[in-house]
Amino acid sequence: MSTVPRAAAERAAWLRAEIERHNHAYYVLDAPTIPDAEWDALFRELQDLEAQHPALATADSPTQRVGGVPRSDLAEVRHAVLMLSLNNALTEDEALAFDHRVAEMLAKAGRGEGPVEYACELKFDGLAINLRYEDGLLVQAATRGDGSVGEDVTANVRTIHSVPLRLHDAAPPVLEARGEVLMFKRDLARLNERQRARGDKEFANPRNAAAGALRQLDARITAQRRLHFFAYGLGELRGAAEPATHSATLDWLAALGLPVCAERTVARGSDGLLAFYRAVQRKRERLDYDIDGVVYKVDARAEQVALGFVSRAPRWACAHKFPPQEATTQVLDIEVQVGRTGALTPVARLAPVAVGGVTVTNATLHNEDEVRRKDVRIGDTVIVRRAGDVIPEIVAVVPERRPPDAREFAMPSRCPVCDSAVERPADEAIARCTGGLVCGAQRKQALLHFASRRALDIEGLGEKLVEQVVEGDWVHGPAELFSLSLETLAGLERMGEKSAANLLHALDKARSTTLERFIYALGIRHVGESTARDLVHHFGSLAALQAADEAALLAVPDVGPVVAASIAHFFAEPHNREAIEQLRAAGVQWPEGEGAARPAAGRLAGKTFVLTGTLPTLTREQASELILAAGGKVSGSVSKKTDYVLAGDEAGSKLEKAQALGVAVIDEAQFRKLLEG
DNA sequence: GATCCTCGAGTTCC
DNA sequence: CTCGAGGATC
Repeated sequence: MSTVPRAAAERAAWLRAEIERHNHAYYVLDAPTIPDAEWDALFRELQDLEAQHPALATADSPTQRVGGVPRSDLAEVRHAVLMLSLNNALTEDEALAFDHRVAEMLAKAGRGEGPVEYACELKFDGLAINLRYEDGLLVQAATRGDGSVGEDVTANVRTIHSVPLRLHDAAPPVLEARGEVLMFKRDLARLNERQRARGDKEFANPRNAAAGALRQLDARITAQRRLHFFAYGLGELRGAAEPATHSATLDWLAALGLPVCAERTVARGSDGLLAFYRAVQRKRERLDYDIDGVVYKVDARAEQVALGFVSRAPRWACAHKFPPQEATTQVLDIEVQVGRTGALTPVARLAPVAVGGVTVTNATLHNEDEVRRKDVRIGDTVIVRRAGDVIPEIVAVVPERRPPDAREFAMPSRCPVCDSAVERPADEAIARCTGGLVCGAQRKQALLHFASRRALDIEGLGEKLVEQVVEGDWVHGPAELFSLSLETLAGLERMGEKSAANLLHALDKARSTTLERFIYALGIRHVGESTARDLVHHFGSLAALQAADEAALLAVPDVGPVVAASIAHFFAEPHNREAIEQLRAAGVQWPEGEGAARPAAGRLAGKTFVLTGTLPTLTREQASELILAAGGKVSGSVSKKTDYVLAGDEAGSKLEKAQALGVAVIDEAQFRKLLEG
């Protein structure tokens, strides 16, 4: 055996220590100490040294995290100490009952007065795992399996950077750490990007991705899917005394170099438990990993022993779960909806299911390609999630539960409402009904758009009412809304005289509007609020806009050939010109001559803002108006060009993006200071 | 021609 | 909120 030069051995040892120190800072403490490139350089140097002198490649070397050869199957591992499951509390009452039971049993066992102390932690939505360290060295990692026998995933777990291959000093001869392997949401996003690029199937959620990665036979694949680990308890322990409380045990594990989640506390009594539960629930969305609840554990070891076990679950611990944000349900049908522009949108009708506190029965599938991509069929069982807190989304189908008679969705070739031909340009994702205003659905949607809050804002004119006046042949275009009589309205379903009078009043109010709103209300394709505003600034009057040809329209900022053609085409249609005349005859009016000149030199001139979250005293609309009045711009998405992100409570992904791009984030108070100068 | 930035449009539930 | 696509920019 060749001897290794002493200098090389020393250099290798130094590199190993250095890399592990940076790894710990990066993966566990979440506080990187050196740039990635420098880390790479250290790592490569160590790899080279070990290649030259194989004797240096020790089992705990950081280079051993990546690699390993494919294995044929996963070996079985018998756990030295059973891996138990926890009892679940699904409601607050059940959580209260847990505390009550514990307090009562402890009182009988002779415990003194006062509320019981609990260690409170997160319940991670990942995979439970047991890490065995002997003399401080990681020797084995195993899944929970059935609790007594699990699978050996040592090679895979070695690739997880936050799992120390060697514990810090003073590790006992045998220590088993229990915890959860999970994938961070941002790492899942990155993984799915790669999957998409390669045309592979995307993972529905971090848990599935983590499970897949951990059970890979080829650890090199695991290494590419960045996993994370949080320790939350002990298995077998030899040669050291267990700390007197669970919270102290966690502190100890952290001191040994194991990652322990910082979102934990010690709470007293049921009030403390529920306060923790609620605090975590509020924070949940902002965490970078999925959790499905919290865990309460009686903190004092002695009290745990006194309480003991019932069958396979400890009496001293309990998981308090959140209402599920994801659920499975069945696709009863896939129907097609017709939008204002004739867009045909497939919508899945679902068997009602509770997700995140509401009952979901519908979920959009956006377009034909999306249906194909997710391969959703009628009769399928699907996973449903409430994305961004509100809108339900079909995440994936459960392929094992597809019935043999599941039907594929086909986009109809004729409009389901008016039977006109359906067209889908080769380069577009959306199929459209060609019926135009002949189509009842498009007529209704056009009226709803006309009456909507950001257009003419006709209060009380909702879906049901539009349905009735269109079906009843009372109204064919927007102008006819203004000639509806009290008698007609009062005769409709669910309309008394009072509601009818209110609606007439609302219509009257809507007659006085602004040119921007009016143009937006017309519902010209590609002309939304923003473009309507640009058009008004440029042309100043409706007459000037109507007279403009395509070339003149192209001179407007942010108007290109497609938008210009759409506008010119709209005003060239005689029935559109007629409709505008009728609206003016019905008394719709706006102050003329405004808008062409605007206060370009406000305090916020040239500044772009993005709003997110709920502000303490202003609504978003009010904040937008203030910004516009001061010469600033409001945009919907954060980019490098954004000057400020005005963030309130419960700010979402935009805040994260702002932080990632280094865009200034301000609150309402700072915003007011900006306004005042 | 590619890439980034916006805007428009569609959607769910209470 | 998310996706698709139009417009601007390099």
